[in-house]
Amino acid sequence: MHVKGSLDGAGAVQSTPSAALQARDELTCQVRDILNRVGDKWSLSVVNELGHGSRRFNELKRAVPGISQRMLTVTLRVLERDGLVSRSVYPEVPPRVEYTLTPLGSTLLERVWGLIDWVLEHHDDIDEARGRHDAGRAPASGP
Amino acid sequence: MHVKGSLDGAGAVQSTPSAALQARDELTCQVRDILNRVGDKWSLSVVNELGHGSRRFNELKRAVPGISQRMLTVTLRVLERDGLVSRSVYPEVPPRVEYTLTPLGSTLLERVWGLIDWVLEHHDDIDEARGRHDAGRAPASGP
DNA sequence: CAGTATCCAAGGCGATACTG
DNA sequence: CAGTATCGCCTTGGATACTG
Repeated sequence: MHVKGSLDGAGAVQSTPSAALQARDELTCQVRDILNRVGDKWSLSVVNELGHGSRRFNELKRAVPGISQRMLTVTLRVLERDGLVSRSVYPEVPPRVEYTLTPLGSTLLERVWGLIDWVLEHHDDIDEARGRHDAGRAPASGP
Repeated sequence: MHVKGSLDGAGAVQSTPSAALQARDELTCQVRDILNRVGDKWSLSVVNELGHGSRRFNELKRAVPGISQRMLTVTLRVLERDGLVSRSVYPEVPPRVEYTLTPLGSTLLERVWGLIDWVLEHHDDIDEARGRHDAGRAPASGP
């Protein structure tokens, strides 16, 4: 079910214009909120890795090259807070902690794949556009 | 066409493992790059507004409450560089500049709507999860 | 009208060191 | 193993002033 115009309140309730505007702003914030969650430097890599099954802390650290211990912790805490990832502690020694994608997290990952498909289909176009722009707007047919 | 495992190189070429890892990292970067583009503070609002037709600079500024002149300029320049938005200058006085979503930008907006739908469907779940987390992990049935 | 230039504050993130 | 704590750089973005 698509709700194409919803971001600016088209098709929304017919109360005062300011109420419609406020609803738009709220929705915009929610959407941007989620986009930032999934668009920040590490969440996507972590969620994607967890998309293949449960992982321990250091497994994730190895699977996501370049991530710092601090950022892995922070990223996992945020994902856990939002209910996208669950954390299970097994009180053994040495301690074992497993992170797992929740059903909610899986549904989000599904949607993100839609964007991944788009990137695969169009990142050539973007590269080309950037090249043209950076080269001083030379048209495609130019010298 | 979905390519679910592609972010970590599953189903990719069977060269050296390091080559597969490198390809994974590259794809991850590209995807995160696009997600950041669309997930930053203002791009989504601007793109969505342009989804309804061409707009002039100050029309956009009014249509996106709270955006500063600087950030509108920066956002539009980045979107233009990526070929998602086109800029047309009409050398009149007073000067007139129109911004329009390109076909490429429209296809991206389509995919973003997929995420918007997800947000509409699940932001209650996220709010609930946050509430539980912030309240000290009280279970759903507990007092 | 449609920008550009400059300054400044807040937050993101990496590096490093320490702990149960 | 699985973190927490602290420091400090760098980027992001708002406010303000100036321009063609």
